Amino acid sequence: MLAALPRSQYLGLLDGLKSVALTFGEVLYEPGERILHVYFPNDSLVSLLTLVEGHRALEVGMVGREGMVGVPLALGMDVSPVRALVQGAGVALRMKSARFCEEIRKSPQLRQEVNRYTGALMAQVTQTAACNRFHVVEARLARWLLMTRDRVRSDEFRLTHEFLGHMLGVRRVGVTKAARALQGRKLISYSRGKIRILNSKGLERTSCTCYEIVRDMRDGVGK
Amino acid sequence: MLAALPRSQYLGLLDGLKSVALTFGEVLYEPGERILHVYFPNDSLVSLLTLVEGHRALEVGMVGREGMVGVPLALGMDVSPVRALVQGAGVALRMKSARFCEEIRKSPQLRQEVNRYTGALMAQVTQTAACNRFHVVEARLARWLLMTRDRVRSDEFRLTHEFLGHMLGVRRVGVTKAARALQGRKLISYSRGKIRILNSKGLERTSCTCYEIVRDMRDGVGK
DNA sequence: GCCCATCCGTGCGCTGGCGCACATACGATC
DNA sequence: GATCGTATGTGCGCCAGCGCACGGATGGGC
Repeated sequence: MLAALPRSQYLGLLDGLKSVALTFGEVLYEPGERILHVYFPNDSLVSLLTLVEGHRALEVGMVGREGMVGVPLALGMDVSPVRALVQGAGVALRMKSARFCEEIRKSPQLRQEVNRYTGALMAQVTQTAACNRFHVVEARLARWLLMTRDRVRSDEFRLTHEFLGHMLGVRRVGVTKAARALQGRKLISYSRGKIRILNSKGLERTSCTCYEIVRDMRDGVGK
Repeated sequence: MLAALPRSQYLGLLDGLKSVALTFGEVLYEPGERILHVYFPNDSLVSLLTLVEGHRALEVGMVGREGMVGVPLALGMDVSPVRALVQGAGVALRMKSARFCEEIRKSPQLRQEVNRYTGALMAQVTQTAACNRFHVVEARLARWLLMTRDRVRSDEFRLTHEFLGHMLGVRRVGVTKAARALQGRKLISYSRGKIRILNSKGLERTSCTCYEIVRDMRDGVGK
């Protein structure tokens, strides 16, 4: 995301940015907690989850290098409404909240980039909401795998059915059943937490159109 | 929402604002269409709906006098990702998109107000997403009625079960069943499109906690 | 005072997902 | 290479919501 800024702007930010390693399962924010830093994922991947008591988590957004974690801060809120969970380990650039707020005041270009991303994220959340309401687990799982692949740029990643259940808001067993169906059609293969996409075209056909809609929104909004 | 601005700012906006009557069922935006105006509801009420082909509409947000319709514009998007449907007839102040973009550049206070509301809306959408996924129709209906009441400031309003189905993303019959249950417990009464809330405390107990969460978020964010 | 459009009530069979519980299978570790 | 924790497979009864279809009621208009 920062790459979209004019070079001079980017250089000005550099001394406020610290490169940090995000590890799988790390929680960057909990709902209701103050936001201390914002993150610009490089090759890492962060999930935004809502928590409703008595239910498992539900993913409402996914942030990779195209975006940032901590959008609410740019909107003048200092607490996060969601849990931000590192779902793909990797590197991110981190900035202190105060510094970020200052930069955003000083730089209209940064402001604009953040705004554009906020809009895209909002649209993603909206689409995901409808998807979670209407589509069956198998289609949603397919969509989720494709979205993840797009962001980590790899056909293989490590996640258990249990974990996926918390993304899709369903039971582990529901994931197992859907995953088995996909495996049966040779679209994916998996074993003990390692998932590999075998046939992404086929997956796209199985997934709901939400996949393309979200992808095109993001691309439309300029990287 | 505009009322939160300093008086001088507000006066500066006045000549760009036109008071318009919104009629029930009027569509302000369709998904993918250009946003021509933004609206600041006064006593009117606007629903934001996602459309997924093959399914009925699903409400993701509700805008009353506390907010505005057309947030994406402030984020640099000129098309709406949602349908904006007038759900409660009444008056709103309207401004042309170009003028709004200009004003927002000129006035940091307006910018800030809009940002704050954007954050609140985002949180609302997020919460609604989880609610729509996890909670049963009866609880969601209760929540919806309460939220509507808070915005129109009246215990009675006109809407059919069919219409409510499109808000909650369920069949008309599903609404009928839930509404009947609520009526049986003397929480509401209704007949031919006229709904009246009889016992709002009781409704709150039936509704999911999402109601309070969304309400408190909004109040927390000033106004 | 009748008619008709609209709104509401009910029934039926079906399916996806739920909670719960237990059976297998792999792999790291000692 | 036996052990144990974690990951995956399967089964069962249950229920909310679905699509479809039709019957009943109410009120506005002529």
